[in-house]
Amino acid sequence: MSPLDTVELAQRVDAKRNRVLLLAAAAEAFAQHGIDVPAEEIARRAGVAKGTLFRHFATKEDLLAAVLADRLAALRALATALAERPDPGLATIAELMESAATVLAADRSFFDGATCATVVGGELPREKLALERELNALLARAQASGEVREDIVGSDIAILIVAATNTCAPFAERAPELWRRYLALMVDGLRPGATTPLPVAPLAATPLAAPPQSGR
Amino acid sequence: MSPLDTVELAQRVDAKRNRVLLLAAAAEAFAQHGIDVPAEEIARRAGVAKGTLFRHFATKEDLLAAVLADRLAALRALATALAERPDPGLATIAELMESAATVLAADRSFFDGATCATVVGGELPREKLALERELNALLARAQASGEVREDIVGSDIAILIVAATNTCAPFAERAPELWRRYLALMVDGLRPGATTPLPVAPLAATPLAAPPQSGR
DNA sequence: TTGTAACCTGACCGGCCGGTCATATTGTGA
DNA sequence: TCACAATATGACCGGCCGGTCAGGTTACAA
Repeated sequence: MSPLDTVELAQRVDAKRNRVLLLAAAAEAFAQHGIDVPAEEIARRAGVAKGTLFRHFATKEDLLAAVLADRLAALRALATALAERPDPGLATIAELMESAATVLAADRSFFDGATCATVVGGELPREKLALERELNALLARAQASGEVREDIVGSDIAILIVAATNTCAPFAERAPELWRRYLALMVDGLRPGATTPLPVAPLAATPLAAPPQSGR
Repeated sequence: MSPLDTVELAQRVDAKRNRVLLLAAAAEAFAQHGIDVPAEEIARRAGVAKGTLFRHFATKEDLLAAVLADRLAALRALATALAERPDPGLATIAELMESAATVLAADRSFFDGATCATVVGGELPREKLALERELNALLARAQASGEVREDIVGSDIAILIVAATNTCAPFAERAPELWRRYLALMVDGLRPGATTPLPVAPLAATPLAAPPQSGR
């Protein structure tokens, strides 16, 4: 009914279907081969021509951003579920980190240099922010239990997960679960007591550059 | 005098000089722009033509391996110096990690995906092994002090350093020293006591594929 | 000084890849 | 059923880059 909806509705059914196919194919291809997988390979997997891909996504990076946004949404759902547990403590944080790391370790699109940090476009920035908020909420509850040091924030958790999985990615063949070793070590670093004061401020949330709606 | 030496000596002086210039230029270029810097850019910085580069290094990757081997040698010297301290403890390990991380954070050639992990060639594998041995020695002394948990080895230290610097590299502009935050957190995880048993074996040292001398 | 092999040069090759566009096809409203 | 606009297609373009090579240059031994 609203103008924005009708814009979407104007899409033909085959176009809508191809968009979905492209997203699925891209998710798979990026996960397996990293962001350098040729655009044509993605189109091939989706069963369409390269031109169709660029009709739906102006840029390969736009496509990647859309895929990453989906992935982050899934991780956010995970955080939300854990935040609803009765009494989250360090074990809950560890569980979150382990689950998230399992996802990242199986998805090369999170590896490959800056990737998620640098890529922007579409829903990605919003999704990042939403995930960070969810992590902050969960972390606050865990800290209230006294089992988690007070001087960390949600983005720290995210960075530690990425640190463990990305660093171990090159050894994935020789030791596919190596990241668990360092994740465990980092979790130990999250305990309160015998704590080195953290020397630098955490990464501040990037405010959304261009608010989607003029209101608010 | 020995045959091997004379092979080296057969090099003309200009060739020797160019090799040095190329290594220096490559070190700088890789550090600034990462491993994707064009070979021609490196040659330009060295003041030679691209053909000369490929005369000295069969492959761009060979050149990278040579540069990385030099870097690792420097890090090894650092570890050796610290291992000679009277009573190394956790503080010494932390100092090593901080110094090494400072080097890595300023050198993009360590970032960029697998890099150091995947690249082989020339002296690199030997240098890796030598560094790991040195780290093991230093770590053993630190563990004897009782300030460092017993279940870690030298390669763990190396991986943690890389984890902190590489993960923070994408944010280098916004927060150039962010890696210090996570390094501190990881050092806290190295303390004994209240320790999660590490769930996976550490990365085993890769035995040298082709021993340089047939003897031994 | 001179002959020569080592060395340097930079134009060139081939492959790859993101993105475009003229043309063919197809869904859809009338 | 028809007409048209939305969509799909894939050949093509331009740029980049690692690596090669024929020919010019230079260090060095004699």
